[in-house]
Amino acid sequence: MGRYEKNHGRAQLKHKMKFAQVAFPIPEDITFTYSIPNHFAPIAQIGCRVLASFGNSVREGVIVNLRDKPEIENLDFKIKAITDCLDEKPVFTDSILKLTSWVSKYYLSSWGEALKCAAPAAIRTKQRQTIHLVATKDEIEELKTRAKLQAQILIVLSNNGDLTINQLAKHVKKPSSSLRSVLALLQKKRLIDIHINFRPSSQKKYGTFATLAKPIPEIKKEITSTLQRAPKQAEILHFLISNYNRLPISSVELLKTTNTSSATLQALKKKNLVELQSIELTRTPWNSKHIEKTTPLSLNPDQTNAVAKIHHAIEANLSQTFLLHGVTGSGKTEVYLQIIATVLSQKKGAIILIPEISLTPQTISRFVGRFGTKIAVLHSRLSDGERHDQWQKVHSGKAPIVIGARSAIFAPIPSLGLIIIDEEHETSYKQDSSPRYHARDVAIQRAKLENCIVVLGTATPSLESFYHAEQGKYHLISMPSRIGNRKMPKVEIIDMREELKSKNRSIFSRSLLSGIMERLAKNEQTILFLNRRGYSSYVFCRNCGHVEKCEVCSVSMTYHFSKQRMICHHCGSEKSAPRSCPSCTSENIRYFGLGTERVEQETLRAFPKAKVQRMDTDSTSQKNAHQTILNQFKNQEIDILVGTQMIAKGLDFPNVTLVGVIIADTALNLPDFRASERSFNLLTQVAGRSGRSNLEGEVIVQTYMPDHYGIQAAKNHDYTGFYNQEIMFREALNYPPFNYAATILVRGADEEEVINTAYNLRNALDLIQADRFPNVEVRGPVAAPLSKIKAKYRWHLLVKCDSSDDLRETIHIMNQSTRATSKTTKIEKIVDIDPISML
DNA sequence: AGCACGCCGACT
DNA sequence: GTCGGCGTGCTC
Repeated sequence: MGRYEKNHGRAQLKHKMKFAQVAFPIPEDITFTYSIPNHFAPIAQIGCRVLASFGNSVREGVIVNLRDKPEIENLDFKIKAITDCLDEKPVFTDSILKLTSWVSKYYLSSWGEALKCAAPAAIRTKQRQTIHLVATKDEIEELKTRAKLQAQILIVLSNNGDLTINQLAKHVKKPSSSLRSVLALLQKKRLIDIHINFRPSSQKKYGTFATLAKPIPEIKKEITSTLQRAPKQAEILHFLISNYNRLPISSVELLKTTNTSSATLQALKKKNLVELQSIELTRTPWNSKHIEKTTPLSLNPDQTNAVAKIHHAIEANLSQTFLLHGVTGSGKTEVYLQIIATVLSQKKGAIILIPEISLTPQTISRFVGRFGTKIAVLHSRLSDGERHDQWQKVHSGKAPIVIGARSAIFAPIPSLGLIIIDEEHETSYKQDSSPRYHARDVAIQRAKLENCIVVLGTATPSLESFYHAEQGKYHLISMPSRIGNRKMPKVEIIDMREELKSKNRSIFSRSLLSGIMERLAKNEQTILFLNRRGYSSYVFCRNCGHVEKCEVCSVSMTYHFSKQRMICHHCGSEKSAPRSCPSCTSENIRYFGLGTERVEQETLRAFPKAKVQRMDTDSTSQKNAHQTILNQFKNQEIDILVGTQMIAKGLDFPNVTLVGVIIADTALNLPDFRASERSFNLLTQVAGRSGRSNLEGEVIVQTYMPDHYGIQAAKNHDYTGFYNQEIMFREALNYPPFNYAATILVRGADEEEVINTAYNLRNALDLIQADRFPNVEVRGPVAAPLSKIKAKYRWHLLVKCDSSDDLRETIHIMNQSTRATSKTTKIEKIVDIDPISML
């Protein structure tokens, strides 16, 4: 008896039902328990994506935990089984699961949402609904008289078989959105079925590759005998023979270089001289043909020191954060390249984050030139197919180096040794939708989890990072000199008030004019920078004071000359440019404030013979415009480049010897505690575009606030001076990095409801503060500086605290206690931990 | 997030 | 009398 029972028991144990806890991308941070059918048991591991019936649809989620029995004993619901397991091998590694879990807790989102961020869209499945006819002919006939659309849909289905909603919409000539309710009705009446199919959002790509089907001597014999009168075929064979060591060769390349057609190749296949095979391709988002291989450059003493320090930390397997503070042109990239090489030699991988705006082919080629196929690139402009392939390349371990924008911080590198955050201070590292994470802070967390090195590189460290370095939390490495001992450009500050006094009403100061003139004479190039697009930033009636404002946003509209229209830079809405005041019909209406379009025009007027090009989002909307302009500039087909932020960062053109900042104080007066920091950063970055070769550089900064410490520090290339001044203000006003902050934005179409909700949140916070967290300080609510965007009013609160945990706990409790109130009234509540913008 | 359930106004 | 608007609450 015992024996049988024992065996039976063992067998049961082996096939014992397993349960999975699944996280879905929903706002609530909870997991759901599903049973795992036996046939999925071997592959349904932690980190696999699964499909499971959730609510009333089948949705994609991630297994975050396995257990032998459901967590809860007294179930008041039936546990469902997983519908499908999408991965044979988990796509989320243990460390990515831990990291995303941390992200969800720190930024108060759900685990599912954080996981969704970590997996690029291209490896996710796409849902496709197909509509299947169930109704009989009689039922359709019966409907014809009273429900025409319903009958029409059923008839279309009976004629065409199963269709997707979009296909159906085309047949009945209605927008697919309008069909949803009708289809739901038909489904309810059981006249149709709606099937949900899942398919991967991108397919594998295959290419044809050719090899020789016979040994070379035999082929050669063939060429001289049977192929005498088939020169094209012989040519292909010759090519294959001379490239024997890299066979199989892509048929595309083969046909292109031999200038033959596929028919010729097919003929060779028929004669059994060439063998064609289909091989899975990895789509490469860069053109490797134009990338030159580079070798490590010799380093200057600063660089040597930086590499040595980081190298040592890597060798010693430490987990440390370095702040690499190197002035513009100090050669940070070469340092990156050499420490990546160190990590590679340790059989480990690296992630390099670069701001989206700087992820240009030039940047990528610098890394590809050194490390070739070991690199994968991940950013938003990849096609689905490219992203899929790049991600697989990382996941499979074929690419130990990842270059990418913010979300690449979640790249599944099997053994991570190094994370580099280039331009650490850049605001684009903060995601502006949930989870609102900062890639730099996620990187530091990831480094803790995976015991690796973080290098934050920048010419203008964020106040937080430099403070942490001062406090000893990060290791500071300075590179105060430019490579080749080039001088920092000379910066001249021009007080535009003085220009006015001297009756100069032009947008150019006399210095800037003569500076440009000099460069034109010497055939050197000039960059003119202004951080605002368009022609005039506002239109004002001198008679009644009316300002043209956007109807759905609280901002004045910008006049765009090329379109001859007024455009709102926040919502993109347009209207015609007024000739007379829309309010009082007076013709005394004036266009004020300037943007890049105006600068371009004034430049052309002042220098009619110069080749001037403007570069901003308006002039680079076409697909390759960005690249084309930069190439022209590089080839010196452009004398003067006028542009916004876009030209402030990372560009490296040796012939640029003058940078003119048209107005430096546009961002200086914004109601944001980081306004000075941002202006200083921007000025320093722009100034860094000048004098990057042996030619000495000059920068002319025009301003109405010449005495502002941000501008003065930029003039003297004095980061420390700026930091010391700014950090004092932060401390006095108790702003980060001296404590932790969060903003809560309340947004909605009804201003009164927005205000009410905001005050309710304040009350809730006050209660929690009084009850548990005396160290929490709540400010507001007040109308946000941008008080209305896209017809939604915006009010916000600021919460500060000396403890990050207490701050987040306070808001977490507030979220729970006020959940109902905010969801009822279409009022959105957006919590931003460690906000970077207060607008 | 989606999606259904449920309760109140304008209509064949 | 019903259709359908949106507020409310749940999803293993």
